[in-house]
Amino acid sequence: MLQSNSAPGGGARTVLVVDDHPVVRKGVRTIIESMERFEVVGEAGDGWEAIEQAESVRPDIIVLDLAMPRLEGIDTVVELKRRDSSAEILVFTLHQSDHRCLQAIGAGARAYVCKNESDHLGPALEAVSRGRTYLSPAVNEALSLQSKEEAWDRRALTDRERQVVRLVAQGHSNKSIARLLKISIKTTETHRASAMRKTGANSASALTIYAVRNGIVDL
Amino acid sequence: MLQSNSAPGGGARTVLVVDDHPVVRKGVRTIIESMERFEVVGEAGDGWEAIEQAESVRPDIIVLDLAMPRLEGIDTVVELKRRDSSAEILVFTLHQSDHRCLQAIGAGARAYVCKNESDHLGPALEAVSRGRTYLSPAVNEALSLQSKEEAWDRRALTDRERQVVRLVAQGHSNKSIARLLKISIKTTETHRASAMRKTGANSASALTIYAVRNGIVDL
DNA sequence: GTGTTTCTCGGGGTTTCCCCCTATTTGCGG
DNA sequence: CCGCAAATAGGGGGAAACCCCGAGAAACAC
Repeated sequence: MLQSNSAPGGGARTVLVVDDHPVVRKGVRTIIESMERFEVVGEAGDGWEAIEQAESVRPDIIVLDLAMPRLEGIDTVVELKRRDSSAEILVFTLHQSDHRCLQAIGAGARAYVCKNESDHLGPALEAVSRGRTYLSPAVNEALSLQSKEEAWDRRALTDRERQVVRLVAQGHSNKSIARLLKISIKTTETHRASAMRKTGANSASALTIYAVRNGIVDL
Repeated sequence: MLQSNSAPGGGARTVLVVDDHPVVRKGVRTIIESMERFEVVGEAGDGWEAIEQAESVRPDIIVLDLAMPRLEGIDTVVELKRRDSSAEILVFTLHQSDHRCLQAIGAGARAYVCKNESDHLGPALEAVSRGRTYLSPAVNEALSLQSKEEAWDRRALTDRERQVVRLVAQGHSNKSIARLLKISIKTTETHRASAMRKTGANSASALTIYAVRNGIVDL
């Protein structure tokens, strides 16, 4: 592991801010500059820039967005770790999903803060600078709820479920679907219900959006 | 039209910053505060807060995000105009789509700037404060490809109907929509029914597909 | 003025959805 | 053979959607 360029004891911790939106970098910079113990030493607009900056300015901490052009966040974390970067990584993103968070932590990130909870950016920086981890409340909650016993819900849809979802997304009622697939309404409801459980959808509209997003139906 | 609270000639133009992410508000605030002619007089985290703030502090300009909880951006523009707000509206958003831009301009916004072109925020503010319109390059390009009138024929639905359809397509129930728009469930049902009659949809899913196809919601 | 549209809200009813159970048959793999 | 997952089917009940009907207020056009 390579040595950081700031004094380990009392000096200000150096921070690299990575986000493809300049306005967000500006906001993060403003927040960090209001904290005495931290100093912004660089900015980057995508993953590759972040890696270049990390190797040249050697920050203590990298505040990293996930959605970025050219090289996206998780991949950036992986690449940084592959290059033995000494920087602690704080993911700061829109995504409030446990999936992304688990990926980030799994890749080696120390903290995960949602952008709509940016008042947790300071505490997260403090935690990370002390080598601890930090998850913002929304993610923490999502994780504790999901990662319990939801192995079942995480699996992909079965063929039949996908078939039913497709017909739902095309505007068919359960009755219509049952007639089309030559099965009973109850069976249709069962498939529909398990698909909704698996996808997290709680209405026909949500299921339709899922279907469109995942290419089950075309527009 | 109501009178603004700043001198028309030389005084600083007052700005309300609306975004559900505090860090973005911070960034926008920092940018605006570096400009002499403008002053941030308030912040809001969603559409309803924006409307409340707009009616209490009466800003000259509102910098408005589109993706927000409770009441989303276009609907906020519609609601502000419905209440005869005198504020000029500058939409500042992630969405680089011509659909959304046309909707925003159609609803009464003066400017449309993408967040990844935040260096255009200053020029846009200048333009808006002079009563002119401003589109950031990415959107301008997308728009020039399609004729405005052509896309403008989506007039089948009324503003209120489109609002309801958008929320339906986002998976909301009638009860939820009624709460969000502060109207009764019966009224929600009426709008929903007339939208379904106009579009030929006969279910929530069909309405959702219509909404996605016609750019009323993004994926 | 009158008429039209839009937005608002209700009554009363039918249908569908959504969710909680259980259960059987089939088939695949340890 | 046994265990598990998938597909099939149902009972029951509450919630929500959907479909008729009417109707008042406000805005706007003619």
